[in-house]
Amino acid sequence: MAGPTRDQKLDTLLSAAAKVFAERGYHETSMRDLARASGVSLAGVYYYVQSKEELLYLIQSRNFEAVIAGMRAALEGVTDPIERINRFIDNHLDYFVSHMSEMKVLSHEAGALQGDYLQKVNDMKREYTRALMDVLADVEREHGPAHVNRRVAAYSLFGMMNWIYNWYDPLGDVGVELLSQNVCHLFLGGYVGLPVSDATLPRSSAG
Amino acid sequence: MAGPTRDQKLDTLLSAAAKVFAERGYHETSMRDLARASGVSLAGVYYYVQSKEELLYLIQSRNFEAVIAGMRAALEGVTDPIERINRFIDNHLDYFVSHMSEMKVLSHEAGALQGDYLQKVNDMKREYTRALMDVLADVEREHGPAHVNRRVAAYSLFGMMNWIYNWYDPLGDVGVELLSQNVCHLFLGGYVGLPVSDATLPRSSAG
DNA sequence: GTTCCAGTTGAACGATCGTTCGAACGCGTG
DNA sequence: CACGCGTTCGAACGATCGTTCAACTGGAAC
Repeated sequence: MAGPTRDQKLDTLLSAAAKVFAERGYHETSMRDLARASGVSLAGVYYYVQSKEELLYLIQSRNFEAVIAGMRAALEGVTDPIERINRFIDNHLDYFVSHMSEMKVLSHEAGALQGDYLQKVNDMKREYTRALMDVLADVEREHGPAHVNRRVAAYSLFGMMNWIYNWYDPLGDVGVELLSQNVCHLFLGGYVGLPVSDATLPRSSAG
Repeated sequence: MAGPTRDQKLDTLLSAAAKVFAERGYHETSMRDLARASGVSLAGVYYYVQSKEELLYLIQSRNFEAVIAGMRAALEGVTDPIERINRFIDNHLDYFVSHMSEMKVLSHEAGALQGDYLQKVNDMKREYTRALMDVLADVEREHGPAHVNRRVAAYSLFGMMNWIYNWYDPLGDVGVELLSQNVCHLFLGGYVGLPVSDATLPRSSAG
């Protein structure tokens, strides 16, 4: 059997780097730390990556792309605005919880990138934010004017969801399903003002 | 008239440091940057502060103390749980918006401290979180069981509020009052399930 | 005038940083 | 065996980091 592909080794490196970046922070982590964590020499890291910043960029962009792709798939064919929001939140939190290190790096090290790297990630951020704002506009079109400014609502939701790396323990007594249900309740209850019943939260685990 | 007190010069140093830390990040900022920003020599900084980490600790602890003190004062004598939550959120956002740099440093550089410094800030964090959880328990005692897990609700609210340094512009078209009102609406509407009317949001600017 | 001390400084310390480079490796192909 | 090539490495580069220290200032106290 053949050894690991070059792409596979890069993935391994990115995964190890994400874990160390998440624990110690991007700037506190040295390339020597990454070499040690991924089992190659210091110079060996530079065979797969041009710079430390590219390493951070690859972690951020690849995972952000995955989040956006998952969001598009989750929303495809779904017309009910409330259900679209549910799916948006579901997709975000599911991916976040199952890729904690990478998503913490994406959320927390946003300001560490510069130049083209920063711009490309910011473009994705704009696209993703726009997608949420569009769904919120749909909700308002169907359920009347919201009680909360749309932009404030959008960033508050992002705040709720992206803050979880500060407290959430995937192995704790709060499962991902409960977390996602609660965030949906919290956001929809406050945004559309509806006492969101379980019936309006048709979740995969429901029934 | 006498020149500035030693404490005043320390305050100036802390203020300048908070601004630079907020813009560039704690680890990306060098002591030489801080010296330049505060108008003293590199060695001069060390006359007021023992280390770079103590500088960060002083910024975090002093402002956190102020937030907690403001919270205590805002809640004093107020018995209605909904109103207590309103005041909790008000105090947090008011202080956050009017001390953006310091609060970004407090929120974003939480993991940069170590040892005793870290423990002391974590103690404050625990106390502050406990205070919010107690108010949430009061709400549930008065308005029946909540629709959302209390711990998830608490950290979601912190997420909403602490995330604002990523997007909120104090000089933009969304004022602090609107921001605070919206966050109250968003949180209370989702947590207690009430269609929170303006009447139940007795704000200082109301009337 | 002399002493004293809080305040400030330039210059230097050792350590560590991201990155580079030439050499060596393992291995399939002639 | 010899060759080429993708992969890995030890060693070193210059730069920058946080911190220290002896020396200097200027004004109050005697």
